[in-house]
Parts: sequence; C-alpha cells; structure tokens
Amino acid sequence: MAVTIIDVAREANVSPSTVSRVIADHPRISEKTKKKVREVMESMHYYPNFQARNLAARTTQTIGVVMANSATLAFQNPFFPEVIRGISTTAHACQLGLYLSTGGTEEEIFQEVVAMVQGRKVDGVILLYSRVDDKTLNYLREMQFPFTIVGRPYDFENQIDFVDNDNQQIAKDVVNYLVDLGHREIAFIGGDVHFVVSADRLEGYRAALEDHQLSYQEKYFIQDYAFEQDGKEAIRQLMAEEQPPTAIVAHDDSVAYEIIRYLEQLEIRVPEDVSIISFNNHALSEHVKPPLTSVDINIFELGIQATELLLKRIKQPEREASHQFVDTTLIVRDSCQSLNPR
Amino acid sequence: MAVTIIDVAREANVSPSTVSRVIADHPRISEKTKKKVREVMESMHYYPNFQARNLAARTTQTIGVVMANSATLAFQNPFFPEVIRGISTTAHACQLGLYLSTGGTEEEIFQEVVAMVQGRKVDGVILLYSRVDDKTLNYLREMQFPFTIVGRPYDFENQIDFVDNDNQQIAKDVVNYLVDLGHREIAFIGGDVHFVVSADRLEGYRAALEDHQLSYQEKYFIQDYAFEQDGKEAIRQLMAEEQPPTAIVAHDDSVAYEIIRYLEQLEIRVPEDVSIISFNNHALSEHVKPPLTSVDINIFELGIQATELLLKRIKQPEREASHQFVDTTLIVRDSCQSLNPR
DNA sequence: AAGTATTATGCAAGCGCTTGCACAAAATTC
DNA sequence: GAATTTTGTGCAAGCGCTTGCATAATACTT
Repeated sequence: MAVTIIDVAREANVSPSTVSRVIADHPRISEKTKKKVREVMESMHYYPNFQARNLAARTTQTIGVVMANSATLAFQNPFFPEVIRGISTTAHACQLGLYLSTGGTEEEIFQEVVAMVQGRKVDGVILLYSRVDDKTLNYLREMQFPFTIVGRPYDFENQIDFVDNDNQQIAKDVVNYLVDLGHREIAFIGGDVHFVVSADRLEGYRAALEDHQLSYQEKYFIQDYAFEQDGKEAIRQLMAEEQPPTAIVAHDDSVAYEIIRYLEQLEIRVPEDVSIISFNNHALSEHVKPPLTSVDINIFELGIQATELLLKRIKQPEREASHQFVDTTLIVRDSCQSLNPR
Repeated sequence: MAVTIIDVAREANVSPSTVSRVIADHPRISEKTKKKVREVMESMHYYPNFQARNLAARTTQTIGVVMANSATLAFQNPFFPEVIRGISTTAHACQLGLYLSTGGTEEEIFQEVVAMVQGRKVDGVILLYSRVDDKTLNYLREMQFPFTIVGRPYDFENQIDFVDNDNQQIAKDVVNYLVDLGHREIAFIGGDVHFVVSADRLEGYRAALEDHQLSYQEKYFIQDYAFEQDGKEAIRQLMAEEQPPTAIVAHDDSVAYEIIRYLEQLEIRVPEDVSIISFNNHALSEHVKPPLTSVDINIFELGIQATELLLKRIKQPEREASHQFVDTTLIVRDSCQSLNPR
C-alpha cells in the first residue's frame, strides 16, 4: 500500500511520533530532525492519510453544506452557485473541505444531516435555507452541533448563528421605492411562505403598505402555488381587477420575467402600463428586455459570512449566538416607471 | 464521548466483532443475536462512526466533485446546479457522499485533487470540465484513480471514462438548421477554446459550413476573450461587415442575450434582421424576449450518467474505458427566422 | 454413536495517525 | 560542579471500526 508514517520513521531513524510531530511542525522538534524527516518524506513520496489523521485527532476538517433539496436547485438560480462560491472561498482559505447534502426530500436530508453529525463526517454545518419549523434545524440545535444558517431562523433567533439579508427591510425599501414613484396599487407575487425569506419579504411588503396608509389587499397578493399552478391565469385575474395594480413586486427575477411574458400576452406593456420590480438580481437581468429593476442580495457575501461565522462557532463552541445582515443594493434598470407628474 | 461498538457489545454480551457484523448484516450471525444487538443499539442510541469505519474498511463512500474553478461558477449557469442535481440523485441512491472542490485556480484545484486521492478522502472523482492538457486530469490518469469527466477529454479519448453531449454534432445540427432556413452568412461567438466543449462546437460549426460549401471566415468568428473584453464593439464590427451575418450562433444563452442587447442598441432586430441560436437552454430563455431557440443539453442526465459510470469504474477498476453521449434537443422558439421564399 | 459438515461467535491484529507522559540529553543557574 | 530547567525524542495507548482465522456449538450423516 501507500507509504505511511511508520515507513518514513524507519527510513529516517526516528519514531513515528516524531514524524507525526514534524508534519504538525511541533516546536519541540529540532530543526535538524525536521529537515531530515522532511527529506525522507519527500524522497519516499509520503502523503498523509487524512482519514486516519482525522480519526485520531477527532476532527474532520470538513463542513457540511445542506441545501433545501436538490430538486429546487434549478429554480433558485443563481443562489446556489454563488453561495457555494462564497463558502468555497472561505473554506479553501482555511483548508476546509466541503461535504454536500444530496437528499431529495426533507426526511432524506434530515437523515443525511444526522449521518454527518453522528457519523463524524463534518465539523459543522451550513444550512442554505431557513424553513418554518424545520426538523433538521431543530436537531442541530438540540445536539448543540456547530451550524449556521443562510437565512433568518423562524424561532430562537437569538440562540442561533445566521447571516441573512434584512428581507423585511428590503421588501419595505422596494415598496417605498414604488410609492415614491407614485404607485399606490402594488401587487406582490410571493414565494413559498414556509421559507422564512418569503415570509419576511411578504411581511415587509405589508408593513410598508401600512406605513403609507395603503391597506394590504388579498387581491393584490398571489401565492407561490397559485402562480406555479397557472401563472398565466393568475396574472390575467390580477390585471382584470377593477383597479389593477400599477406595480408588481416579484420574489425572484425569473418569476418577474415569467410575469412579463404573460403581461405581454395580455398586451400590457412593462414598464409603460405596469411596473415590475423583483429580488435576487440574476446575471441575465442586465441583458434581457426589459432590463429589470431588482435587489441584489449579495449572495457571495452571504456565503462568505456564513462560513466565517461557522468557523468562529467551531473554534469557540460556547460563544454567544450572533448574526449578521448582509447589505443589498437596489439595481435600478428600466422596469419601473414613475407615475408622478413632471 | 459517544457510544461505540464496544459499549454496545458489552451491554449485549457479545463481542465487538459481532456487533460489527450485525451492522453489516452478515449472514453468519443468527437472527436472534441480530435482534438482540439491534435492540441494544437502539436503546443506547448507537450511531456508527464513519470515519473509523472507513479507515478500517479502506473506503470513503464519498466521491469528489471537481469544478473548473469556483470563480466561473456564476457564469456557467445553469450548468452547475443541474449537474449537481444529477450527481446527487445517483449518489444519494447509492449512499455516497459528495465532496466538493473549493479551489480558485488550476493549481489549487490540482492540489486539492491530490489531497482527495492520496489523502483518502474520496473513492473516485468527477471532473466537471474538460480542458486541453489538464494537469489534474493527467494526474488522475497516471495514478489510475477512478474518475469520469463530464466532457470529452482532449487526449486519450479511448482510455478515459466520460460522458458528454456530442458537441461537434450538435453544432453541426445548429448550423444545418440555420442553413435550412436559408442562412448562408453565419457567425459564431465562441467560448474559451481551452475547454474542449468550446473547441468541439467550433469544430462542428466549421465542419458544417464545409459540408454546405460555405467557407469558414475569420470575420464571422468572435473569440470569447474578444467578446468578454468589449462585446458591444465586437458585435458592432461584426454587423458592420460589408456582408453582415444573417444568423449568429452563440455558445451560451447568456451570451446570446447579451448579443441581442447590443444588437438592439444598434437597432438591429432579432429575429427580423438577424437570427440567433445558442446552446444550453437556460430556464429563463423560455420566458424572456425574444424567446430563444437553443439546444437543451440535458445537464441533469450528464450528471446522472457520469456518476453511474464512475460507480462502475470503482466497482471494476479493470474494466475497459467507456463513454456515453447524452442526447440533446433543439428547442425552437422565436429567435430564428427563415429566409426562404414562401 | 462417532465423524463430518455447517453455523455462530470471538480473538486479535490491524487501518494510519495523534498525543500525554516519561525520560535522556543538553543548557542554564548559582 | 551539583541542581535545575529546557529541549528533543520515544513509548504506548488510544481513535472506533473491520475482518481473516480459529474455535465452539449445533446439525447432519451413515
């Protein structure tokens, strides 16, 4: 088999423990010995076996990355690639590996996380989603296993490490932006409210309306499943209201474009007849017609921060829980129109 | 610490090896003993330590997934999420974990792969890219370590397991499609030719032109870096040719949309004035204006097949190298126009 | 009833590494 | 120059599990 620490030790006339200490650059080993051992390691092409090392040292040097479920991957473009890029960046800098969940259902994912934790596959976990009342999250919390969430936890906000955008605030900002442009009838096409991100944005939308003495109205709110089931019909109905909205907030750019397409089929123009604004600022939104006004949520940074937070927690298991909000940017393009008189 | 096999053994009045065999469902253990041991495991909340198990069994139950580099993640939407979804599906079904590369440069990635292989972190590797003359690939090949590529290898095609689309053929198909519509002046906006996928598509484009007695012309070919540097200018020049192209083939939908935007700025309409066709069929391409004619390359399936192929190789290290081409579909939408007389 | 085959379990030697402790040698102190 | 401290290395006991081989117990032959 491969050359082990013992082979090196024999060849270098030292004990295995010395070799181990040379690898760890232990200060108590003389430079002379270190040099000698390193030369032998080199010449024998020694490479440490991380499995063995980690078993002995009771660590994994790996963090688990858990996505809501692999099936939704495609829909949350570009979230996944970007957040992975952020996580990778920090993880690589700290020589940590990434272990990815693969499950397709909530239960499968839960089982996987249990395997990661109890099976000693990872030193900590990053949850890439925050769902209301999530079994996996509760498990992690009860086990007191190091983890962070990309997203605000529904419960125990002060006992859990997380990073997120301030989704309530950005939803407010978006509504405020529209109101400033003179809009009063503002519709909201939401995401799955079982995800906290969607619930928060909806809440921000409501709160902002209230701030402006505009009442929240059922007819201006389309739920995710209604839209997914028959988006075209949902939009048709929305625009057929006696007082149709003059602006629509969509929870994601891809939804926004889908809406725009249906509007077009109804011969309603964007932004001339109705304004559209959305979240997540896909890369394509810059190039596509009409260029979409969208909130850039800085996914890359979310990944970075989540990983850094996790590392702190791993190093200091007893530290206070903390969280961080990552800044967003409203990217104004051409999908919203002012109704204000010149 | 956590409960081990030894604790269970003691409690159940059997030896550790028996417990181990119960876990493995070894046929030589009586049902009675199995039942007893399982009850004890249950009541003690035993959970196997995979680290230890894998060390002893000389396996990892993990496959390494290596991306070209994390920085490009964003640009290759939706490739990464979709291929991961495919890989996950197969991996999960076989109880395999996924270990993701994190490196940002070729050299970092190479080092990571060495660590995966020599450090016994994975049982096999999936390369999510195929680059010309790739150090990592050569290493894997020379080490005879199990691996597959999503993409055609540049060299040693018959000695390496891989899955891919038949990119030369689909590029030909695309050109043929345009020619059938009456186009003769067909431009090609390529990807980085250091990646085999781009080289293959370019090759298919050239070959198809030849098949139709249309000569390949420099002026109709824009290289990736030219486009990235100043796409707008590149397109301007292209369309300012004495005989501008009537159709443009773009190597990715996102590039196609970027082109369309520049064309629009030049007051050139798609598809009325120039047709556009591209590869990869992003999810958005269905909704966005103009709906793009694009080749769906079935990324999900590429992920599935690559994983299955890798598993075969892991199980049978000595088997013949094999490869598989995954079918593609030309999704005809509204970005190409026929020049043929009615 | 003795011999053979089969089934069920245990023993013990790993897998390759880390690390607390002991201890010898060298350096420092007074 | 003896006593003390510092430095450098080795010993051996793990980490928690697997597995080839031996052996005990039981079942099957004739």
